[in-house]
Amino acid sequence: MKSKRPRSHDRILRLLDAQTRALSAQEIFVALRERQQALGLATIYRALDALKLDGQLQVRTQAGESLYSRVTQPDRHHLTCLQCGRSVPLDRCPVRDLEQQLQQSHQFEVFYHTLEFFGRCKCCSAAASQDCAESS
Amino acid sequence: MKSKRPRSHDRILRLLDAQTRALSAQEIFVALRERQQALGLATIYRALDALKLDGQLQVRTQAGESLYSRVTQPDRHHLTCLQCGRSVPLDRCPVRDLEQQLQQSHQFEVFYHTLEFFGRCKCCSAAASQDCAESS
DNA sequence: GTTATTGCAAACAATTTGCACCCAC
DNA sequence: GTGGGTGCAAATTGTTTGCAATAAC
Repeated sequence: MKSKRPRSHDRILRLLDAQTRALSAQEIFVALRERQQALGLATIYRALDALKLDGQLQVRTQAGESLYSRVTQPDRHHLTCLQCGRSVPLDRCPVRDLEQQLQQSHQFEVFYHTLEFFGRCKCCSAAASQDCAESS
Repeated sequence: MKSKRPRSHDRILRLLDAQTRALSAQEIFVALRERQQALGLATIYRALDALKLDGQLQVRTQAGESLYSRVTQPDRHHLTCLQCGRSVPLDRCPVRDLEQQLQQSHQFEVFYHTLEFFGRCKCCSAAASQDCAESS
């Protein structure tokens, strides 16, 4: 048996598998088109929604748009500067243990979690942010 | 000296201070109008943005809209069901300590953090979600 | 042939922006 | 009167929906 899922699901999952960072729906749209696997935006949103419901994708919201990544490649946690918007990924996840407990205590099947710290980076704290207001 | 900040900031901060949960911009709009302190939506968004940058408000994104609350009343963390959308607040914050370390190690001034767990609640896991697809 | 999937375009909703007005200093 | 703060309406942007065309079985 090959795949039972719709073509859109396959294309998106394969694309995200090859990714090291989370992508927005629009980025997925462009990336698929470049791969000669173009899908309509509506289809992409529908597929993302289904895959998310299915626990296969995780979502993080940044600057008004949703970023999707595979649950098998847990998105790292970030320190996000409210001023310049730059975000630094962390390497260690401090809540993996807690996640276990929660599954028990709340009888809640945890697919993934998000953890993000917001504040001001060294650069923005020091200066008035001039020299750091651009990069992502 | 009374207040140096614009009227909008005061009204919004006072409103949020009296709140036990995070509000969306639209909810703030309605609530202020009921208090005879109406502000235009644009003004509200501008004020929220400034207060956020200032580290006085924290933001959590849920179902496509931003929810704002005061940093002095830390928003609790949640277990959010991807299927029915219902979210259960947790009582304990497991990363307060980590936050301290990060401030040191990354020289990053942390204003607040968000932590959220996504998955499927008992109800939705059991049934096909019929009897639980409504409440928030 | 019937059903699920897709694309397009229109609809939506949250948020942002342009600009004129207004109020405080 | 000058400048920040505000409101309104228009514009933008991410996302969703209706529906007809298409592909899968």
